[in-house]
Amino acid sequence: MKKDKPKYKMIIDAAVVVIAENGYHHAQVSKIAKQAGVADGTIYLYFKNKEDILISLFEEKMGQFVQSIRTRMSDKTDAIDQLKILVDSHFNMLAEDHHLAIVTQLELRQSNKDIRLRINKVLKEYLVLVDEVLQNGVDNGVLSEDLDIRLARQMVFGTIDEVATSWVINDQKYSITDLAPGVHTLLVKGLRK
Amino acid sequence: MKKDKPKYKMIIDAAVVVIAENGYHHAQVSKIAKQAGVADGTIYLYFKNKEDILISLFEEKMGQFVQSIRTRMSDKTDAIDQLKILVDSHFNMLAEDHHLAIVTQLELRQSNKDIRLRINKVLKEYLVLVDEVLQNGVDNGVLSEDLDIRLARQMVFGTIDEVATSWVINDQKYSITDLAPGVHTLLVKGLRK
Amino acid sequence: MKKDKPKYKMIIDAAVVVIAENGYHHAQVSKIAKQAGVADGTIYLYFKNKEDILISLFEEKMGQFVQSIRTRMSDKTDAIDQLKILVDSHFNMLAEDHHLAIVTQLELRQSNKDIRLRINKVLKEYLVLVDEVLQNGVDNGVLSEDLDIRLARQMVFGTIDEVATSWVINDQKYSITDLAPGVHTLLVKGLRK
Amino acid sequence: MKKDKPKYKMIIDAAVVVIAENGYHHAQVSKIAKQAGVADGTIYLYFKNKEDILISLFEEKMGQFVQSIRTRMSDKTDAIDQLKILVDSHFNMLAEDHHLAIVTQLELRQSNKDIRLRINKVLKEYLVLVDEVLQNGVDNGVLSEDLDIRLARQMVFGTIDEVATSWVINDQKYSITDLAPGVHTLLVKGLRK
DNA sequence: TATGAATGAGACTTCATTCAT
DNA sequence: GATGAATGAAGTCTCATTCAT
Repeated sequence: MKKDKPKYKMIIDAAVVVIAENGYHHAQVSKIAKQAGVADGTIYLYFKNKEDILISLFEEKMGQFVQSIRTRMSDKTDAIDQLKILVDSHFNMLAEDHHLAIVTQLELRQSNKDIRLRINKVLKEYLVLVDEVLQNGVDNGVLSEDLDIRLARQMVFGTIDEVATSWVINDQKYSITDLAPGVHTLLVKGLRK
Repeated sequence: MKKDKPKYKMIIDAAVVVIAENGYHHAQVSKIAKQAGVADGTIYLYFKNKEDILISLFEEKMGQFVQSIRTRMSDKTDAIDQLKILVDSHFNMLAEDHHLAIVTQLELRQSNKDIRLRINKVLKEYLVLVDEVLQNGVDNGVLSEDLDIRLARQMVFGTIDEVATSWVINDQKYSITDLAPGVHTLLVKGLRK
Repeated sequence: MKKDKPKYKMIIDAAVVVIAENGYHHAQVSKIAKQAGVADGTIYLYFKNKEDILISLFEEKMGQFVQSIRTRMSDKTDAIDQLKILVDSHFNMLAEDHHLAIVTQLELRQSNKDIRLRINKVLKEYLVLVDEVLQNGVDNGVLSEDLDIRLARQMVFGTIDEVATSWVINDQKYSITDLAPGVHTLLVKGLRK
Repeated sequence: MKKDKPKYKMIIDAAVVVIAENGYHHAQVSKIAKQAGVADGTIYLYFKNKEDILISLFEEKMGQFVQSIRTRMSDKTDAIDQLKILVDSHFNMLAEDHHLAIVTQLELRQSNKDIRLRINKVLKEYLVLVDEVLQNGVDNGVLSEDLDIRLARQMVFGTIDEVATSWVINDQKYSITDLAPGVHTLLVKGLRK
């Protein structure tokens, strides 16, 4: 499996750094290769093309992110608590890797429609997780019984994403993790019974 | 004033159509010129360069949008009512021009940093408007007195934007204007005292 | 006759100023028109095309220059004296119109081969004049009887032109007219019997 | 070192041919690439941009020219002899490569100010060499003790350059090398004590 | 596996010239 | 005669991808 070879991860990590530091449109394959310490051609032994690097990057980073949230949620049954873990985890992930934060919140959004559609597929897992939490809340009578799950999920994700993007645009000047309680409170108030 | 000449608007409208139909990266100046029914060179009598078309497009469309919301809000004093107008107007604007919806929600976000910075300046006016509404609500005791205006604004804008983007990504299959009441209710519940 | 109409001369003078101040490659027809105080299209009522402006410019300025030297030479019979007038006049002409000096010594030389060939035709009158002076000197025994007139003319013109060009390149910092006696002495020594 | 790779020289030689045959303004990069037998993009592996080709062309050809004159002069101490080598070498170089003669005497002079400034830097080495020869002549009492070195150098260079340019304009119809003795004699007579 | 030199398609912009008014 | 808005051809350079070594 190519994904397990060390160079696969090296190239993805190099891509994160190069995109974060140079911006999406100046992240040439040759720069990523140089950062990864391999030849340009080597990239193509591990990735089909440049798009494939970006999509893999997102899959790799986002995939493990959803997994880790699920794990941390596993001992909570209350939707409110689960939502807290969700917000905390999301902000923590961004705070832990500033380069990745820039890449996911700003740079990757400049990619073309095709890539964004593929990225959205990965994102879907995250949105499904949000839906599950919300449905759980409704089922257990914690959240409004007449909650429109889809709208509610768009509020949850839209809010978290907008808070995150603003934080990155403002050069990550303040602590985003400190904002988690406030965001959680605000969301819960809107969703609660 | 160039902005008042008919060709200025013709070119901007042509740009909206071409970008929506071909995607940002395949919207060549020559295509825009053809769509507008003018020669390539004519574009440059009205715009400094290609970037200038995109920025002007956003300024032209978004600028009048903020103005029109302010006008429609003018006889409302209640923040809840004002928020209703905001959500309604935002969704209406997108629903009225499907091409424009694609351009603002998807395509223009692929532009480079310079353009996005200029676009953000225009967007700022919108965010200031949201802040004013929220502050008004707090001052008049309609909204939570301990509301964090910045977070609240990010929830309002993040939610509206996410709902809009999802609608566009799903090919505008359903009526976005029908979602306005639900979104408004959800937001107000989270913000209210 | 178009050449006698005031706008004809206005456009040529405007061209000299615009080329001197902006450089040959940035001297657009529209700039020349603006400087001349006429519309772009008006240029084409007096000149066939842009090349025609440049060639006419040279003809106009250089033609009257050769005439004026001939006039001033008319009472001299000695080739040495005539050469003195030639050098003096040439340098004086350049010193009197700094814009014209830049145009003839630097900018017009960037024109393409076709224009330069046409310019050379005008220049030929000047070279014929030099030839006449030299031939006169040889005939009257003032200059070497075995002088190769063509080579001698190339030395005379080449030297004067190089001195002039160096002066312009050095921003006309020093007085070029002060150099006339030295140049004359140097040339005469090489040519004299 | 890029300059030592075969393609570097191939591209420069191709540029000489293309510029000589098509003229400066019709020497597109694609033509040069085709003549050199490489892809357009390959040009940019060896040169920063089109200007860089032209400047490198001049540096490469002119640089080695000054070196070769210095070498050939090394066993001469008499300024008169040195001047003979200078004139001979200069004309020989032009006679040996008709394409290069066209490029240096006519086409490269159409380049814009930036390129000409860079070219002049290379030319300066040549002028310094002339100055050294002249100063040597004055110091050793061979040339006039009151010689204005700058004027004298301008005469030497201006004459050689004008003879060369005339020869190229006249389609190199006659032998320029045959003119060397006459030019040398003429110059020396003007400079000698 | 790994390399990296070579490829070549594709688009923005300028500006001389025209022509309807 | 005079205007000036409109035209449209044409060329440099980038960078993802390949393939001989």
